[in-house]
Amino acid sequence: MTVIAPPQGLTIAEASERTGLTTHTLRYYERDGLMLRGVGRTSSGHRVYTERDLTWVRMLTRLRATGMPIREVKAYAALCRSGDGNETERLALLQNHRARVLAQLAEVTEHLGAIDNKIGIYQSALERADA
Amino acid sequence: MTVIAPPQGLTIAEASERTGLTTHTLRYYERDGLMLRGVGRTSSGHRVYTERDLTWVRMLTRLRATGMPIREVKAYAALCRSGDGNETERLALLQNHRARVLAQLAEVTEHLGAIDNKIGIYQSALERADA
DNA sequence: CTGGCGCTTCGAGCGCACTCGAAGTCAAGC
DNA sequence: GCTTGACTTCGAGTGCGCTCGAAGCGCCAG
Repeated sequence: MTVIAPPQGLTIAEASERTGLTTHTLRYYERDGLMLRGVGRTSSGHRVYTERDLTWVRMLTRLRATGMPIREVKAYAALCRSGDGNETERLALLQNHRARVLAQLAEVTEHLGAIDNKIGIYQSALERADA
Repeated sequence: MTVIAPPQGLTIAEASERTGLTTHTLRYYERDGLMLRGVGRTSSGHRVYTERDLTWVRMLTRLRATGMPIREVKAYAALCRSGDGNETERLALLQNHRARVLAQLAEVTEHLGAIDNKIGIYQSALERADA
């Protein structure tokens, strides 16, 4: 009935539970080359997620949640995968992303200010109507 | 050659220039019911944008830029269109949106902090390598 | 009066990021 | 040994927000 969690590893269902991603999405990410290395398998072919895998998935989730496109996450994964010696490139990629996120935050904050004004206008109009 | 800007109005090309949206997008927004009221036409059927139209488009752009889905912008437009008396609903819609944007900003900021840590790690690793 | 541009409508197509369904396999419980 | 159910792969489908192309019309310059 229950699929055995293989020694030292988690099933895809457990990985899903811990990362908040669906099993479909976890498989999709692996398929698409976003994982650091292919996820391990049991003898019967079932995926085995290690803590390292989950740590990477969480990093990946942060990059995605801040708006990094899949293709760029893939590029970052490729850099990490190819081992030592390209830390400068990885740093550049992350700094680049950071700059874009900051710009985006500033833009959204500015637009939000204007929306807040609008909210204020409706509020005082309604207060005046009450009085 | 140049299309006459009709008296008291702007051509779609001028509206495009002033809003930063493409003419395709401006037409799409109108088609999709995002405009407050249908944009006016010349006798030959060309669109005529007024300052009021542009003001609305700018509001619309702010809503979109802060992540409001098209269908919700449409709902907001519908409320505004149906005249006075539903200010409470409009306010609720905007406040709802505001809350989501704030949550989103907080989330992105948190993820960005973690990414910053990663950047810091790469930086100190590279500094140590230099030394 | 003709060439060409910028507009018109309509509908199809695209990129992104999933999301889902079908068909099959495998280990465990009864 | 048969059922069950979580897993496997593969490929197709979805939703969003544009984005683009085709075909046609009207106005003005030459």
